[in-house]
Amino acid sequence: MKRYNPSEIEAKWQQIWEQDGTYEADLHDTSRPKYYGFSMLPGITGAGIHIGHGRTYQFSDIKVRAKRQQGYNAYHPIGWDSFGLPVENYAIKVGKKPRQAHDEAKENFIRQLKRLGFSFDWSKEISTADPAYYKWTQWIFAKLYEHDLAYQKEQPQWWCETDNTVLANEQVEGGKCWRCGNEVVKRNLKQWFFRITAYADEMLDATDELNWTDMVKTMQKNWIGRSLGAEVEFAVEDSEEVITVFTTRPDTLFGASYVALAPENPLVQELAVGDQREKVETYVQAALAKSEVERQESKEKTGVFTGRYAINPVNGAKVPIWVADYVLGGYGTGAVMAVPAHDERDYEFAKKFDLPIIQVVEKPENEDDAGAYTGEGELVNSGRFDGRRSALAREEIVTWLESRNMGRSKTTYKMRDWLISRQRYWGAPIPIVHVEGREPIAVNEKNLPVELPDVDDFKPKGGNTSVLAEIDDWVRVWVNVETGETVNITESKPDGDAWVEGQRETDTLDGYACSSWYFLRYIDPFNGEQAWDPELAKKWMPVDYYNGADHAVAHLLYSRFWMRFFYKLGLVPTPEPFKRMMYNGYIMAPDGNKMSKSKGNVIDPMEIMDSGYGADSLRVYEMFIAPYDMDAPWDTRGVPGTYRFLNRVWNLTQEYVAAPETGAANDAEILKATHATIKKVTSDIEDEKFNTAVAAMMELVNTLYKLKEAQPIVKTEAWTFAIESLLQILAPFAPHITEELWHELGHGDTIHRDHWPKWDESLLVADTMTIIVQVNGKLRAKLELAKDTPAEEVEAAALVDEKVVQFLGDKKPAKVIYIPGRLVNLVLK
RNA sequence: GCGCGAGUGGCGGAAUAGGUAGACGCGAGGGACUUAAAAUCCCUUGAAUGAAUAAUUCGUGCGGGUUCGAUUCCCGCCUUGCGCACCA
Repeated sequence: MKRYNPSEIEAKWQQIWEQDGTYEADLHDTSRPKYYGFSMLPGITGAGIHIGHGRTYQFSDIKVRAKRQQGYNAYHPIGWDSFGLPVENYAIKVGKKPRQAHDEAKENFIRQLKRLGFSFDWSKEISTADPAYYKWTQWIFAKLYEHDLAYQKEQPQWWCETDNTVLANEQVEGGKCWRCGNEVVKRNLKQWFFRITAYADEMLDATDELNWTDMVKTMQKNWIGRSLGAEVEFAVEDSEEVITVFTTRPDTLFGASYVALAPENPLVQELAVGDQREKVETYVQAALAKSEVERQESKEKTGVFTGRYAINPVNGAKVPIWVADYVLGGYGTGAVMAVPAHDERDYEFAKKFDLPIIQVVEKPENEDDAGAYTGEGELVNSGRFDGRRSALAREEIVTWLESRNMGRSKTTYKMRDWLISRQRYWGAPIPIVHVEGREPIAVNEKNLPVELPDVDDFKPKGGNTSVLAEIDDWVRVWVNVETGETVNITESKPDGDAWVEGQRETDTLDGYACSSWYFLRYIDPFNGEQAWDPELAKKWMPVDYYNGADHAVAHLLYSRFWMRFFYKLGLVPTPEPFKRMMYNGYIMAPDGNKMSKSKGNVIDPMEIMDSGYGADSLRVYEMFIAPYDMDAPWDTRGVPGTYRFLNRVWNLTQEYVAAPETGAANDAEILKATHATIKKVTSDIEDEKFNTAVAAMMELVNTLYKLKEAQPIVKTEAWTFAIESLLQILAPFAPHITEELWHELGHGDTIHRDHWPKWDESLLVADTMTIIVQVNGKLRAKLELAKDTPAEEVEAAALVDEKVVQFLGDKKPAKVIYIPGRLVNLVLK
């Protein structure tokens, strides 16, 4: 009997699959339903993949493999997130140019991914740093600019002094840079933005409908952070100035006892007067000098009175104007009306600085008196609004303000526009030419891509520009101010008044921009005429299944935003890119921590595979270890377990191959177990319950072993069906061993296309039922009865059961509960 | 602080329209085969009492509640993971 030797058969089949194009999808084939699934494209940073990454790609691999076997035109693409900070930093670390560093590291990635046996369509591989790809990233930029969704703005931006670049809000995590983890600072810079806030409402409203991991949906919603409220204008006493505040509680307006401005608010400088002026300036200086992290670390309220007063529009009350750093410059209007009685922060502030606390909403009686009451209730001390419910009064007060032009309802978002320019070399150049005295000019499509020039020293110098600014020949360019066409400055100037000398934008696009549309390029990867063919998009979009373990906010928001934009242009058939998006859990190191190279606790999949277990055992264990979305610690002893399981499958099949052609076998039981397992595994894969799918297959194998002990294997139809079905449902998990055994059974084609077993529901219906008999809710007996036994007979049978009688004694049950087909509960008083 | 999860044997985890708790695997113990070991196969394995593979009791983070019956539903806590965090 042949022994299971993974390293031999895995290498063999990987080579054959590649030769035969087993996993290549015909993107133009319309004869079958499509299935489009993949995991987030890998970013290459040199370390190679660890056990957790491998698992991430396996989820989509299994989903797509199953569909491919079920007859779908299934596409599992692969590509590289090649542009951006991570790759550039990696290049700096290894002392090579980014493209070279990337390409070399990529070889290692490819070797690892291939070794794991993923069913990627390698013939359609893409890279975001390929000019044929970023040409279209630039084209999208130009389209956004044309539709006023890309713009330049000067304002204080997050800046990382380690990575020498600005960062988007989404890339600042707790005041620290997403790449290097160092604290970020603010720099005042003119930067490019995408107007993602224009889609805030649409995206928020659509989020609930998405069939995504709930956690990710929640994170998206929180990030967008919609607040319904109002803007209210407070006139400044003895001044023309007006302070506009944003509030979600206009119903508490009568309780406003001061107005607070953020230190960044420009009005602060104008309002501070007299002997307060110096104090205010000192305070503002100190606040602005502090890093954002420092400002947030201490919740202790600080502030300074400006010496000026504002007028509450509802009652004409004179309230002091303060400067306080708990008011954020970048949110709302940078000014708030403070209602200490009904806002915890205002309450703390008022307590500290001894400002009035005016209650305007009745508290419920059981509410304890300390602190601010932030709930709803009847209004008091609120003039003509007294007695109204706070929730209703919100609208009424806003209406009242609107009629006097002193306020209006307003929706505010936490999400800001997406900052996409980077002062770094390794990215797609922003396709813009600047000409003195004109709006920025988008480079004409026919001159795209604006290629990233090769430079010797690409490392950032810390200034406000990328190193591209130093390449004079590249920056200076002839541009047609009407068409956006460009000609290299070293050529002679074209004829015509529209041609002038301009200067290229020297910032590059954030890597996130490049990865915000790759799922569309996958479906038309070699198109030289357009970014993708809208007809193909109609066929392939949306993505049926998308998996990731990172980028729960930024990447997904950006992709959704762009997709909605493309939808409006008629380039894609749906506004949402990902029909189903799942966020898988992490595999933790055996020490319970996240795997990381610095901790030295990384498990290398290659080592496990090369130690003789092979890819299939590793793959099966990766699925078996834990449910999809839960973190689980790696246990090195798990792989031998799944290896044993695959060995049992191997040996069982070998026995079948050697078995006699004729004879008797326990066919009915074999068929029943097999059909039940097919059903279970098929639906488990559909529901992404891969761990229980593996368990079900193990159970089937255990059952078949028991059956063959009782009666040796014969090549009956039942045994043939059992063995072939087992291999087919196991194939997405363990593609190599199943392919090998499939061929050993005499099949000439691959198991991985168009082979999925069907189950017969009628075989699964039992003709008897097991009735659980409980006495006072505790299991006391089991009855095996005919399926359609009437209720009275079931109850009667329960009452005379030997064990039940023991428990009942001479008492009669006070109550008998019968759940048809399941259980009888006899209740004693 | 707020939001979203999760807490079940020695370990990873099964099972929730409320109805046999602990599937499957790891680990552990025992046995078969073998000169021996590995591999393989078979059996046992939640805890307590018990000679028992007789029986009973306890048992799904803690405290209550609803119910004939709660791992599942409700209320109040504790622990822990992730995200956000002075967002007015």
